[in-house]
Amino acid sequence: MRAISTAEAALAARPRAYARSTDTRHRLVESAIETFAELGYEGATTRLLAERAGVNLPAIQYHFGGKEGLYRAAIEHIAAYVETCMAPAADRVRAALKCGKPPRAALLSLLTTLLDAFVALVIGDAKGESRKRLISRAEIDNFAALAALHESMMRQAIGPCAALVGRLIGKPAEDRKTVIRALAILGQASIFCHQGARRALDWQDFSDTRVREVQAAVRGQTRAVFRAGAGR
Amino acid sequence: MRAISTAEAALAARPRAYARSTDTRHRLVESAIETFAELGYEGATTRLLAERAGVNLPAIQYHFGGKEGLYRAAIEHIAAYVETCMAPAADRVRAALKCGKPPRAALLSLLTTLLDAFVALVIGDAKGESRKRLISRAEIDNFAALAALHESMMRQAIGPCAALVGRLIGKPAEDRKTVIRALAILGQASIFCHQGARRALDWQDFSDTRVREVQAAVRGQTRAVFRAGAGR
DNA sequence: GCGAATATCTATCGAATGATAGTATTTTGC
DNA sequence: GCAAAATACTATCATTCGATAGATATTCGC
Repeated sequence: MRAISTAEAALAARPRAYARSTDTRHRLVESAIETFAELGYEGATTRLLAERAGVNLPAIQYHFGGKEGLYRAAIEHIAAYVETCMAPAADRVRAALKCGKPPRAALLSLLTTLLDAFVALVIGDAKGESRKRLISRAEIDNFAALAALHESMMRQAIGPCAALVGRLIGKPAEDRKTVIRALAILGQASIFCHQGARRALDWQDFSDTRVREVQAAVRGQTRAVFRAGAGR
Repeated sequence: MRAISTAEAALAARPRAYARSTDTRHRLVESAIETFAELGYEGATTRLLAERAGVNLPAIQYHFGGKEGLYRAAIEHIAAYVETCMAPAADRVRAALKCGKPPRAALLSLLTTLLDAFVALVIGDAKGESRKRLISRAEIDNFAALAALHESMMRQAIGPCAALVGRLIGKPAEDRKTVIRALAILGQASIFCHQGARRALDWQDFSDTRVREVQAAVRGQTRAVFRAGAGR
């Protein structure tokens, strides 16, 4: 959709050792996540981004090579967040599947654990409200900058989920049918980051108890899907 | 997010009887759907919108009161499309639930029919590619203009689905748990309109056979969920 | 502490955007 | 066909955007 800025190389070469500098960059990225999430890429003006971060306008140019560089940094920050949230569950899945064939109950347990983490990620805490909205945007706008985020989601959510579903239905993890069903399973959770879902529930935000309610529903339905080795 | 334009009233009062006028408006709306879907609200410039429609720049101002009016018209066009796609299935659900208590098998049949329509809508034909992308955007940007679309989705998809799920699990359609589970069921389908899902499947577009594959998977899993009156 | 490297700030540029003024053209009622 | 309403077009405005120039202040190696 957008070309990669040529300022990228210049930025990568820039030394970034000073303490004050990292603080400025951090504040800029943190507030950029919220502003981009709220207003979108075009809607978030550099002036607003600078103002909300408490820095001056040229700081964006100086530290990130421009608006797109800041956006990229924000996306990468979120990708790291995704890794943090999903890694424990995803790693456990990988470890369990690497050696031997876990029993069906163990596979289901791993899957529900993974789904719990995924639910918490996509509908999670109020602090992550902006993050998940940016993730949603990332699913639509296909900026080059979003590649990192897509990759994280793939490696930590879709991949492990497909691996488990493949074992449960007796097909390779890469099989088309396996991937489709894994996506459908994850979709149960991902729909809750949409506005429409909140409107339907009349939920303005997601408290901890609400997250747990959704987790329980998704868990229950997923267990039902794979109960008798069936689901068609 | 954005205030309602004051040009709206002036536009509503404008006479629009001439034949050529309706043609211009139609071309403008049709191409605006694609352009807004591709570039977002801010990204789609009025010049590009006019050029792609083969009209001149002030036509947007003249016919729709401005850029936002055109956006609103595009959204309403899609809302009508949603109604067209979902109404047959949704109406059948309403009719069946109005009088008496259909047997479990009938409820499941209605639900899978509704889901088939929903899958076709959100991942549907290449012609509707832009439409569904705009729907996705609508789920994130909460423009006032999107109220019409939200309402259509609620009335034709979420509402009927919740009504069926309520009957299947023996709770009121408005019950929180019912709505959560209905959303999770629909989520199985809605995830496929995201870029991440396509990337995972390595699908650039959705052919008819692919749509049917997804429909079959969603149908199968949904039947499994409600098979034994279970799912927790 | 000195001086070079690094970071911040004020002021401003050129380009692009949405909108409009004013005029020409087309369409419809009669 | 003709007048009047409705629509389309050309040229342009005021604003806002992202980016930069150039000067100043800060930081850290030594």
